[in-house]
Amino acid sequence: MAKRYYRTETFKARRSIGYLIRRLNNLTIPHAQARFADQELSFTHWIALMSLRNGITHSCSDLARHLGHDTGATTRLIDQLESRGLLVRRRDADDRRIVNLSLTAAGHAVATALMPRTMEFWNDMLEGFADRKFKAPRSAVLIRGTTRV
Amino acid sequence: MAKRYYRTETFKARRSIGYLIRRLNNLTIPHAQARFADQELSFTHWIALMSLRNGITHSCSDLARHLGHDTGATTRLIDQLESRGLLVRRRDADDRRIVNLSLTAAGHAVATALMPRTMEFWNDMLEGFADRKFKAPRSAVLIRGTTRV
DNA sequence: AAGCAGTCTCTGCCTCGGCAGAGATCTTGT
DNA sequence: ACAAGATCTCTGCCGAGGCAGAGACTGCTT
Repeated sequence: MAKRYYRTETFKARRSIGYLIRRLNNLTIPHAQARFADQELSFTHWIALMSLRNGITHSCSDLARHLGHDTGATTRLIDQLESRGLLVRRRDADDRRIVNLSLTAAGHAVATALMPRTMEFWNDMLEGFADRKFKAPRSAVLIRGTTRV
Repeated sequence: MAKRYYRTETFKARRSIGYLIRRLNNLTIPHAQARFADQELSFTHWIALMSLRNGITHSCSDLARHLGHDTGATTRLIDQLESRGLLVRRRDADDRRIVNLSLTAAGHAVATALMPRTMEFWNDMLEGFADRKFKAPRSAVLIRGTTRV
């Protein structure tokens, strides 16, 4: 039998975990993407390259699971990276349904070169927290530089 | 001078806050949307109705800020709700740039009727946590019922 | 051996949301 | 009074990602 953390009578949207998750996303991911705006690659592209670089993923469906996308979208993502010469597709010899992905030297170089951007981004984001020793206010500012909740 | 929580030499993607935020989103929001699949309204539609119902927002730009969307997308969202007869637009008398939004009786009823769905959803999601007294594993299962990381 | 279910990749179609520009209106400064 | 800037809404255009279906392949069952 389920606990009832939320009830319709007492529900306050802005205190709910759903609202906070959504907000957390809205306040971070777009900023991260913005740091890639001058690049011919998107933030998502970079994540894909990194997961290949680190051996976390090896195929299209792997990557789809990792990114939380469907395989159709992922196929197209891989198309873009392949056409830029950052990775190569190679049909698996043992299981011929699978297309193995591997970074080219260029892909490896790009992935590595863009790492500092993301490090800086998250360090900037988290900067305000340590100063306040994680004494987060109830539901107010989650991330530095936000407007009012 | 910024603290350096993350460094390129030690960065582990799956331990990073960015990865976890993204994952938290991917594992919750789509499930919430699924609970509205049988409805002629989307989860986002419902959130818009609720924020009007509770007086959190009153105009298009209000709503855009609340949802974290741009005003263009929000205009179209409002179009859809208006054409379904769930809200009405009325030009503000004092500031004629503004279009005030207000729920119709039908809109109010729909918003209220759909509340239990969302309550149940979050209660279901959180159920596993209390059992474990919030002893979350390092980076593994964040939400009940997920596949492996 | 043959069928059947499951997996993997790819494609076409569609919706959602971001971006940029336009027109109307308000506010502020001179 | 008037210009300049800001704000609000709306539109057209575009890319990203979800969904459904197809074709190729694997592995299990009978």
